Amino acid sequence: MRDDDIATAMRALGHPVRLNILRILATQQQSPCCCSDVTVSLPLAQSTVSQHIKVLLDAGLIERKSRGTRNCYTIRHDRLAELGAAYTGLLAGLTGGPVKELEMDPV
Amino acid sequence: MRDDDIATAMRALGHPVRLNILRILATQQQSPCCCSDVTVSLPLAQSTVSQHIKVLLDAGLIERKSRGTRNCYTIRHDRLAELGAAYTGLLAGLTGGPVKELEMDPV
DNA sequence: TTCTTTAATCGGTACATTACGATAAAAGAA
DNA sequence: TTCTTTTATCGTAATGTACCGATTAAAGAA
Repeated sequence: MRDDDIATAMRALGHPVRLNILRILATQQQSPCCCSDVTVSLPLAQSTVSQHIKVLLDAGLIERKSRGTRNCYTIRHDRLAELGAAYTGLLAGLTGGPVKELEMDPV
Repeated sequence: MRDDDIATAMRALGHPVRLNILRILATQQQSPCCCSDVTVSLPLAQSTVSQHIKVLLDAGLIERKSRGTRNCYTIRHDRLAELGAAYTGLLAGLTGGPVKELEMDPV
């Protein structure tokens, strides 16, 4: 996972509403969960929720499946696990100490 | 760890430059590492680096120690580990399914 | 004291994010 | 066909972020 991808995913998780959206998607895992299902659980406008969903989508943390007239979203556990592994790797590099080969991604 | 704190920490890690700053701090763990030490390793102005450091500081991911005329920064591994635990807890809640009862530790 | 070093902060610019209501497009029902 | 539902997107305003150069304040050296 490149630094840019880690940063993008971290930023996607860097808003309380989006953490809650993930939790809402998780609770309705049996039945397909669409944007309106998420919206009724949050004190936000539909357009705002849709925007937050897009951030999670662009970060690759959730997946969209068109089902009839609605779009259903599911959590991408594989990507969340990947991010966890990347974070663990980051920590390992930081605790390592003396010499750590750091390759700077082009900023 | 509250959602707001998780989000703040995630956002602090949500920029490639700040990931590199953590790595730079880690490589110079023996000798105290100050702002100028970080700046020479990055293609950014001192004021910009200072700003990024402040974000990490406000998120509680690094610590400042005034040493003479310079401010030395060290990684707060405890807080990084806390964030990792919070992330693990988040994942557990998401994979759980219907209703997730979080935290059950009798203190 | 004055001079230098270090780093936070200020002022400014450009762009991104978050929120909203309103609109448009797509799919199913009538 | 028309009507409804659903949701992405548009337009907009307020706020936040990222970067810079310039300035200020603090500490040490001369």
